[in-house]
Amino acid sequence: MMANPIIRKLEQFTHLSAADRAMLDRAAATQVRKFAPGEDIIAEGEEPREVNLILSGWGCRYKQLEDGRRQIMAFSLPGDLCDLNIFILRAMDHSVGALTGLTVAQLPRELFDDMTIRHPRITQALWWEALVNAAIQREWTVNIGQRNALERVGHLLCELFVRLQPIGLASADSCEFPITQADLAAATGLSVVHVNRTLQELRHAGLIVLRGKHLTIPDLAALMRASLFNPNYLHLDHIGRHLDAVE
Amino acid sequence: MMANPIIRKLEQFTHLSAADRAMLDRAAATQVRKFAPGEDIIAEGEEPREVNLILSGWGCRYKQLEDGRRQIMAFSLPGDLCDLNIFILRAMDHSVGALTGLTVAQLPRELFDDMTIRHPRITQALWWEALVNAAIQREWTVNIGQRNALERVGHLLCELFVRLQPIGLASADSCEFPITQADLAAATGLSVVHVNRTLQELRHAGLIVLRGKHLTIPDLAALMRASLFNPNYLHLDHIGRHLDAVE
DNA sequence: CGTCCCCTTGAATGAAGTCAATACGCGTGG
DNA sequence: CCACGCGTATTGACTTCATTCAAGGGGACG
Repeated sequence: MMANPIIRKLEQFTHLSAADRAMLDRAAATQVRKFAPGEDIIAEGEEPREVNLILSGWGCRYKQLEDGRRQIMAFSLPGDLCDLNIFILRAMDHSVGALTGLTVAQLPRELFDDMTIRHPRITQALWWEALVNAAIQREWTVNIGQRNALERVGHLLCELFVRLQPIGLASADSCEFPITQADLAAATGLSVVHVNRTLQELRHAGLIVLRGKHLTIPDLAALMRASLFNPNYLHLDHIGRHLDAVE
Repeated sequence: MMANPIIRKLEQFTHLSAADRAMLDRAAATQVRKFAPGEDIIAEGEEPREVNLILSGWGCRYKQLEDGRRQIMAFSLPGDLCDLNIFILRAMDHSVGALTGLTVAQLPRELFDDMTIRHPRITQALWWEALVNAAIQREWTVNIGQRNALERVGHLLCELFVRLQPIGLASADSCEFPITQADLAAATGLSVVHVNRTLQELRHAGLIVLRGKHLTIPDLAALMRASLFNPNYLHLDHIGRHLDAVE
């Protein structure tokens, strides 16, 4: 198995000690569950009892309106946590579902409490993660509100690609891309048909190669330019900035 | 002056002790600054040095794309905090600006650290606030991604109204509404012209009365229905749920 | 070899945007 | 007190981007 994705992810922000890493490895080994594509990890209205950590596969946060319209609000990639709110809020105001086959570690509350007390560096890295997630959510608002179809889809591809790299799921210019055009449509607020046409436009412009669940971005800088993508909101400029003094 | 809005706001979630309230009153009295409409409280790229607490007036978080397109990502109302990220992230990835005349208390870091240590109840209430803000941001994604113009504007009006009530800025069926149609357009991702037409549609349907910076919603339930508004994401069902056992 | 899901394509429709002119409201200063 | 000016709101005519509807194609899997 690949290196624990949450470790790779948090180490973007800080350098973890051996004890921190051991703790996270232990966490990732408890209560592993699998979900099939389309299954819900947790549904709107439910009260989560543990924190879910994605180990492999892609999931999403989504809401479904009464009349069936469906919006994906966030993609959950390996190393992502869901339901951090269980400590404070009561019921889920949205659902989390599996887009691909998914492996999830379900961390009991106590393990989390323990972590907060004994591993302040992890705690701070989780804060960083939460703030970055909020920033991503804001950027989605801009993306859907202001950008046209081409920019919107391009922007999303850039974001996913940049998020996949640090967790070891993307090479210099390509990655697995296991979701459907319907998923992209639900995430961008476009129709499936128009996402299809937009992808073709991106292909014909030479900005992407997307075939059979595999995405290549020959010139990331060009795609970023075409999509008005500015990675500042992912706050990746932090390595070694915090907590490094002490080991 | 009106009761400290942050106290009213946090007391939606928990009951604060006298000491907690005194602390928040002290905080709101330090370093008060005023901003004129259109001024930035803090701009994208800057590194905030203190936490801004809105005492009166309406502000917004926004991003401006290179080509001038502008998206408002959140409204900041009295009692709201900006820049909670200063402890972790480096630079602002968006701007916060004043939509009306604005009074802001600038809380130094130390005061915050002090609060975290000595007032756990406030700390937890601030966690709640942060999680609710994240939920609002997610709902905006749904709003802009899936709803049509009428639902979008209606939904936003519902949200603002429901947020204004607990801080004492709305009566049973009306509130001051000091922002322009251009602001509504920037928040909903619609054009000004279309917002104008949509407001008229809402008016003709008898769902709102909006004139001269004053909004009346004769039948909130009806507006909610028309806008597919479900208040669950504001997590207002918490009064007395937490930390109440101890005084 | 059939079925299901996903992708693709074309044609018609529609919601919202753009452009441009006009009207209103309010504060300032003559 | 009225005229001017500026920002905001309103209206109409036209355009456009994206949706909808509908049909066909391709690949994986039982």
